[in-house]
Amino acid sequence: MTPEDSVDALVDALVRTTFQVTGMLTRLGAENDLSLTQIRVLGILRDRRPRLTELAAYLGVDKSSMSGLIDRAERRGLVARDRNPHDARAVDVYLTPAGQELIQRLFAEGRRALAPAIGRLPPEQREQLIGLLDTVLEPGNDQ
Amino acid sequence: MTPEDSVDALVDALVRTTFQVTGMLTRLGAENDLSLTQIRVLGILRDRRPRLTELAAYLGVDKSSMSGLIDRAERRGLVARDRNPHDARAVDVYLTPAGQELIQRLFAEGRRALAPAIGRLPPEQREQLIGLLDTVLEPGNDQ
DNA sequence: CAAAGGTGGTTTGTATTCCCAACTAATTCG
DNA sequence: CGAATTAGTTGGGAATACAAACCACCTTTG
Repeated sequence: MTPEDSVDALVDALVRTTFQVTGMLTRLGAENDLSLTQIRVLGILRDRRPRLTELAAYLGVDKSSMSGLIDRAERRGLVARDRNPHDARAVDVYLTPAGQELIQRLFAEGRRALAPAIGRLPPEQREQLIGLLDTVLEPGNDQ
Repeated sequence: MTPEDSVDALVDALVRTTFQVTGMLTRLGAENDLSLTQIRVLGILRDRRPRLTELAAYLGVDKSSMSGLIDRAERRGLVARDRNPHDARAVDVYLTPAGQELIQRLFAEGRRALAPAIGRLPPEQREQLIGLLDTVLEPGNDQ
C-alpha cells in the first residue's frame, strides 16, 4: 500500500464510519424528537459556549439557519442565549440544565448502541484507536 | 484506563470524528447543492444497488422521505429507479453515470479537505487506523 | 471624532427535508 | 382464494436550509 493509497483508504474508512455513526445518531434523535443537526448542536455545546456564528461555521450551515435552530431549541428549554459581554453584537449559546441532561442521556444511549461494535475490539486496541482518532482530529476544524 | 472507561472514551472519539467529518461533508455538499442526506445517499449507492426501503432504513429516515429524496435526485439525473425483477413491489435505486461522476468528484474534494488531518499520521499508523475502523464497523448496520 | 465599511444576528421568503397517515399494488400465508 | 403484510407513493404540516434585506454594533480611517 503506497502512502497515497493509504490516504484514499483512510478517507473511505472515515467516511464510512461517519455514515454509520450518523445513522445511529439519526435514529437516536428520531426517538427523542431531535434532528441530526440539533444533536450536533447539543453535542458541541456539551463542552463549549460558542457564539452563534461560530456554531454555524462549525456545523457548516448558514447563520440564518442557526438562528431558527436555536430559536426552537430555546423554546424547548434545551439551550439559552446570552449577550456576549465583550461584543454587544454577539450572542453566546449554552446548554440549560435540561439540555445537559438530555445530551447526557443521548450519549448513554449512543454508548449502548455502539457497544456491540466496540466490543469487537479488545481494550488495548480501543485505546489505540482513541489515540489515533485524537491525533487525526486534534486541532479542531482545519478547513 | 478500565475497559469501561475505554468504551466511553471511544464512543466520544467516534462521535467527535463523526461531527468533524459531517461538518466537512455539509460544507462540501453546500458547494455542490447537495444536502447531507443526499451525500449519504450517493455515498451508499457508490457500491450498492439497494431497494428504496433498505436505503431509508440505512439512513434512518422514513420511506416517504426517501421517496421524495430520490425523486429530486432523479430529476437532477443523479440516480435512477428500476423495478426489482424478483419483487414487483420493490424499486431498486442506483447511480447514473452523472451521479457516479459527482460522487467521485466529492470524494476527491473530501480527500483534499481531510488531507491536513490525515497528514498528521505517518503511513503505517494510517493503515493501523484503517484496520481498526474496519474491525469496528465491519458487519454493517448492527442496530 | 465622525463617516464608511465590516461583522453578528434576526427576519422574510422560498425550496427542501422530514414524519405521519392514508392509499395502491404486489406478495405471502392461512 | 381471502386476509394480512410489505413496498412504495401521495398529501399535509412542521422543521430545516439558503439567500437577501435589514438593524445594531464594532473598527478603521481621514
